[in-house]
Amino acid sequence: MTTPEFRQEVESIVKSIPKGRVMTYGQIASLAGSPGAARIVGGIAHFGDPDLAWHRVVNKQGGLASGYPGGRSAHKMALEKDGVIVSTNYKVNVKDAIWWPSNENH
DNA sequence: CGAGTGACCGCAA
DNA sequence: ATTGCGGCCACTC
Repeated sequence: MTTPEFRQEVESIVKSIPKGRVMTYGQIASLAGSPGAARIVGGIAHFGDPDLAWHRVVNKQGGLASGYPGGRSAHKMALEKDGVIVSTNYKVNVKDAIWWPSNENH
């Protein structure tokens, strides 16, 4: 079976993202066991379970994804609806909104 | 079944 | 500061 544990890990991590916080693709990929497979996270995000909060996932720059259904505006609205502050340029404050499980106290 | 693509990241010049 | 390239795994056609 070659269980795609990578995707399972990614989904589990995305489900573990608390409300009002966001994570980066690279961080999720690293936690999933493959640092550098950030692209895969994006690929899973596009065809993964819609029940997950992919809108809480942003890139390392804190910028919103470009392939989000509805565009960045919908993504921005979804984040603000969760309590995440998004800049006018569709970017979240990496120093305040990004959630780091290994260093959440920053 | 085979090949290509993808919502990214990091480094080098 | 910007631009260009390679790399990873899973999913779709």
